[in-house]
Amino acid sequence: MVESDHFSRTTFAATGFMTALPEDVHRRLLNHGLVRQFAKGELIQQRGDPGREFWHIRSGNVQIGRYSFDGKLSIFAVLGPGESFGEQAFLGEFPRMVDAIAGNDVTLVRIGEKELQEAITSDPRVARILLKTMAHMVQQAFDLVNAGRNLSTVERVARALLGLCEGEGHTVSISITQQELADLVGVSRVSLGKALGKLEQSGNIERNYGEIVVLNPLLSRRRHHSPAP
Amino acid sequence: MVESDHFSRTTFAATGFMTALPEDVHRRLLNHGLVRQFAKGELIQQRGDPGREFWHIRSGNVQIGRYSFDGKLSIFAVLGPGESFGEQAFLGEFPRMVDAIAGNDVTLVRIGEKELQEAITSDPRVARILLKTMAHMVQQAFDLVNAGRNLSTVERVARALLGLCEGEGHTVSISITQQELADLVGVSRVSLGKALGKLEQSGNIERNYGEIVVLNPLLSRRRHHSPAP
DNA sequence: CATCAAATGCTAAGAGGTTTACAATTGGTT
DNA sequence: AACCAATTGTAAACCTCTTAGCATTTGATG
Repeated sequence: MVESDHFSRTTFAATGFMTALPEDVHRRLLNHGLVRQFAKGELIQQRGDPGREFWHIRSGNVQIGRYSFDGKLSIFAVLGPGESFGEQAFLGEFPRMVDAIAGNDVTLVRIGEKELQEAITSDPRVARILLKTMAHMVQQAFDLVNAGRNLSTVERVARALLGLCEGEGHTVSISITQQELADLVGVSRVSLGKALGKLEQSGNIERNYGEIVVLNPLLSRRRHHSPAP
Repeated sequence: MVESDHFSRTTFAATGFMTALPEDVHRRLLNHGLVRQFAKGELIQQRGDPGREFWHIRSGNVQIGRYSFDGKLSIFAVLGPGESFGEQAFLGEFPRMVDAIAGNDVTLVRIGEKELQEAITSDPRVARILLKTMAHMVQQAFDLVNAGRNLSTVERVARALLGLCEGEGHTVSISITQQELADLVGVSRVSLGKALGKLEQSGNIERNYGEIVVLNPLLSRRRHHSPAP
């Protein structure tokens, strides 16, 4: 009955492995990195790409997901500053398995596969930390599958919102369109609208143009950990 | 447009990491292991357990999933001989996050956390292989989320069946009840029944008591890799 | 300030899944 | 052979989501 809440607070992806690294390794990786900017909406990496470098987010946020063949987007995670993505392709030795889109204007640090390989071989702790991070990702993915099967849309929307406001403050404003949130939750915009309506009526959120205000994230978060039987 | 199909053929979980290990490491782990039997339906590990050993399947199959608080079971994977489970808790340093149930009478080899830790530190290739395996698991989990959002029930049932007959032969008989398959796909038994009916009508399967016969797994598998636009 | 594209609110029709209930079948057991 | 529990087949009511369409609001731009 207890949900996984060990690591990251983002919607998914425990990709805080960079911050968990030993100081010197962390610095070395970032120092060798190339800083690069992407404009809102730009495609940072595409499914099928052979590339194996990975990215550290300095500012902005990045949507991780997949465009299906008919153009529909399914977002698995929204990553923020300090988090990283793209290690999977290197570690798994396969091409990119997800698309990454700039959620707004972002500044990234590009880290080459050689540097990561070096970090892994130079310090055994690095592999250990990576393994730990990946284990968390797998569990969060299970949570996601489970949520999709067992929770109502309203509950899933609530979860997604709580994941997006990183646990802070009494009132958090999230800058996101309803379409984006719908893609993240995995429902149509109409259904999302209804769900948001209910959450608003029960006093948990407020809807504005391109923005959603979450009123008591801490309270709601706690409530959601022990659902009524 | 290409699905992940690099590693395992089971419904999920690329947990073939044992077979990918160097010969000597593989043998050493299994030699130190304690052999143990479980009867059909027995609970091998339970969510929340603090244990950190892991299990190698010698014969039979094991269902990996979660019982929700209201008693519903959601199966994420069905693992078979040669595969393993339970490493996650050790690697992630958290309690068990899933339940494991004996799908039929199974023989397992129990491997202690010390042995695994030893294997990791003794040979750098082990960590590398683990990382690769975990990366594959994450991607398969994404596939699962994506399938739940974008595919019809019939398609998901077809996938699950193909995953269960490990790619072999012209005709594979799967020993599974409709309820179990429904738990695996994440739908009700009624919906599963309808889906099976359609698959039967189109000549892909035959339904028997406690068994489903998949007629041309190889053909269907290929067809499913390049869906029509 | 006028205009326009993006975003939101809303409705109605349709499809598909769930629940509940009950009948029919199967395979093992006494 | 008779019986029983497990499994499967089916039907109907109900509910939720999707699609498609259109009106309205908002914020930016010229």
